[in-house]
Amino acid sequence: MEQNELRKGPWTDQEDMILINFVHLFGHRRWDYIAKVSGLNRTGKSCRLRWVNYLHPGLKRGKMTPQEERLVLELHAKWGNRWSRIARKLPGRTDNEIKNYWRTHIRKKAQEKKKPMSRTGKVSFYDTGGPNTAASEGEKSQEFEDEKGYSMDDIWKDIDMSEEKMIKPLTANYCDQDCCNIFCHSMEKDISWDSLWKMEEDESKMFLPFNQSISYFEYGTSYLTG
DNA sequence: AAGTGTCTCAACCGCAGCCGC
DNA sequence: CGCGGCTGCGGTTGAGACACT
Repeated sequence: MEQNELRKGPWTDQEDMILINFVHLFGHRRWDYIAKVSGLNRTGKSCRLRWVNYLHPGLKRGKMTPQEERLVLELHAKWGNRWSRIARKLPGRTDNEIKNYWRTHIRKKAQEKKKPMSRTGKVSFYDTGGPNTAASEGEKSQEFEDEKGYSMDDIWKDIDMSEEKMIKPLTANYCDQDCCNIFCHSMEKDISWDSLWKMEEDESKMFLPFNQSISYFEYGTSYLTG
């Protein structure tokens, strides 16, 4: 009877399914409520994190593209460790993902880059927390453009194009990966996420009994289990 | 093949800001 | 206006995967 004991650690497939279902019903802004009514014994924070970083259907998976990497570099130079803000400029990427990416890939590059720089006494902005401590922004941007021959205009063009490509066939892309059948089905039927979130308004009417929720999700289990 | 080191990424924690009462 | 609850953000951790010896 330890029902009140909060669960921690990795999420199970079943928990994922339950969470998706409840987010579907109540929207993605009422985490505490979802945590309570879902019976997951997780905190609202935990539910939100799981959704945002893993279950959200718009998420891209896999390696960062060179364009994304450049954008991360440029935005980090501009904003510092404002990961969520940076993430908003990279559709399908989460703040957590970018944060991790920065720590691993970029830091690694920084170390490599640092070696020759240490001889010149120049400080790499990779090592900084961003604009406050880094070299002047102009210098950094110039550094990128000189080094890569790739301007921010080019980057934004790429992003615009990739967004166009990405957003429209998103369902297809997403379905190619081990993705959520349910949401793909929803999207195929032109149900946008905005409209799903608006379902919140009718939440009280739409509350499904738990058993019904599960059976609904048996339909789309494969994407979660792989 | 086994042991060890390194890397990756999901998840947790603490804090700050926002909002309703 | 102050308080309490909730959400979101950034930093950190740790388990599992992978690479190397």
